[in-house]
Amino acid sequence: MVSSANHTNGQMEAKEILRQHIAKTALLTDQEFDHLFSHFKPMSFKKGQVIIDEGDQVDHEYFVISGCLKAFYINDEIKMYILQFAMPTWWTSDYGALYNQTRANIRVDCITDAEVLSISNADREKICTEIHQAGHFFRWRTNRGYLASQKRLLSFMNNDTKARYEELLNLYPQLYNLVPKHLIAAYLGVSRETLSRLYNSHK
Amino acid sequence: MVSSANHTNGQMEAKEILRQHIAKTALLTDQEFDHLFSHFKPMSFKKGQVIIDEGDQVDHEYFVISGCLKAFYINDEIKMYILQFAMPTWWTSDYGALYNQTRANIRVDCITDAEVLSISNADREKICTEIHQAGHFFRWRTNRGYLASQKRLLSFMNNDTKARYEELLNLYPQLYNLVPKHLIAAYLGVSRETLSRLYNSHK
DNA sequence: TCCAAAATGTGATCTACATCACGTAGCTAC
DNA sequence: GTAGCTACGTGATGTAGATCACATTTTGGA
Repeated sequence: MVSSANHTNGQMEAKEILRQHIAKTALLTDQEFDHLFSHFKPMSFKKGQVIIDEGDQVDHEYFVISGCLKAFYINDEIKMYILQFAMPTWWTSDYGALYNQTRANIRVDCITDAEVLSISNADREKICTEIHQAGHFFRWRTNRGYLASQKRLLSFMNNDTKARYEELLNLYPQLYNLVPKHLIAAYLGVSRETLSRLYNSHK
Repeated sequence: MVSSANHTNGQMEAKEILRQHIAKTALLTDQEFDHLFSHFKPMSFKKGQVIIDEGDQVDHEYFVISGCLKAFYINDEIKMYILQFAMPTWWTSDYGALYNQTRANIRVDCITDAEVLSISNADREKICTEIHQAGHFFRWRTNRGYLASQKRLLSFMNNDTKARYEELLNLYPQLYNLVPKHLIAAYLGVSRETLSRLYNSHK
C-alpha cells in the first residue's frame, strides 16, 4: 500500500520544504529542527492510492511535499464532498479521528502521485512539549486551518457558485488542469452539470 | 464600554467553570491553574454591547461564562452572517485579526447580558511555553473549533435548511427562546422569511 | 403608559441549481 | 483493436429558497 521514499534527493528536498514552511512562523535552531524532522517519515503514493479510508484507525497527519491529495466525506455511499485539496505545504488528516481517537469518517486519497511527510499524533504532542517554538507553530497551523474553514463557510453563505468557482481558481490556479472537473464541483458543493454549464456559458 | 465584574461570587464561579472546562482535556496542578487564571480578566457586558467592532485592533480572546455572544460578519453593510453563537464554555474572538495582527473584520457582540473571561494573545502564548499542559489544551481547543467549522461546512453542502435548523436546535435547545429568529436565520444562511415558513408549516 | 422600532407572519413572483436523461469523446486494459 | 469505464456536455423539467411587499405583533424606552 505504501512505500518509503528512498531517493536521497527527494528526502533532502522534503526536509528543506518543511524547514522553510515552519521558518515562516517559528524560530527553530538547526538542532531543534533536526530533532523535529527525525519524527517525520517520508512516504510516496501513486495516483489513486488511499491514505485514510472510512473506518480506519488514524494515528498520523500528513504534510504534502508534492502532488495533490483530497480529504473528503461520502454521504450514504453516494455523494462526495471535498473538504480540502491538499497541495504542497498543506497538512491533512482526519483531525476528528486523530484527536478523539475515533474511527475515520473523513477519507484521504491521492489525486496525483504524491510525496508526503507523516508524523504521529503522539510524536507531535511530544515535540510540542520538548520545543516551545514547535508548540507555537502547531497552534498557529491549526488556527490557520480554522480560519480557512471559516472563510470558506462565509463564502458559501455569501457567494453564488460562479463567485466561489473563481475564488477557488484564484487560490489554486494549477487546479484547473490538475484535477477532474467533477472533483472541483464536489469541492464547490454543486452538481457537475451546473459547473459545466457555468464555464461554458460565459466563454 | 466595559465594566469589570466585581461581585466576588461571580468571580469564584467563573474560575471554577474555567477550571472544569480545562480539566476535561489537560491535567494542571492547582498552582499551574492559579498561574494560568491570573492572566484572565473577568468582564461583564450588557445585552447589545459590542466587544469587537469592525476595524478594531484585536488583542484578546474571550471565554464565555454566562450569557450568549455572537461572532458575525457583515457584507456590504447589508447582510449579516453569524459564524458562531458563543454559549458558556465556548471561546470567541476574531482569530484572523488576533493571530495575524490585522484589523477586525469579524465582529462580536452580546445577544444577552454576559460574563466572560478575557486573555490576551501574548499572555496565552506565554502560558503555553510555561505550562506544557496548557499548550496541549489550547492546541486541542483550536482543533475543536476547526472540527466544528468543518462539520458545519459539510452540513451546509449536504443538508437542506430544515435539517440544518433541527441540527442547530438539537445542539443548542436553549437557542430557540434565547435569540431572535432572524439571528437563527443569519446563522443558517437563509432569509428570515424562509425560516419563518419552515417552522410554521409543519406545526 | 404609550409610542416607535424591531421582530415576525404570509402571499406572489422569480431564479439558481438539482435531477434526470441521453449523447460523445477519450483512456486503459487485455 | 475493441470493450468498457470515466469524464464531460447539454436539454428539459422540477423545486427550494430569495426577494419584494405589506400586515401584525412584540418590545423596550422615555
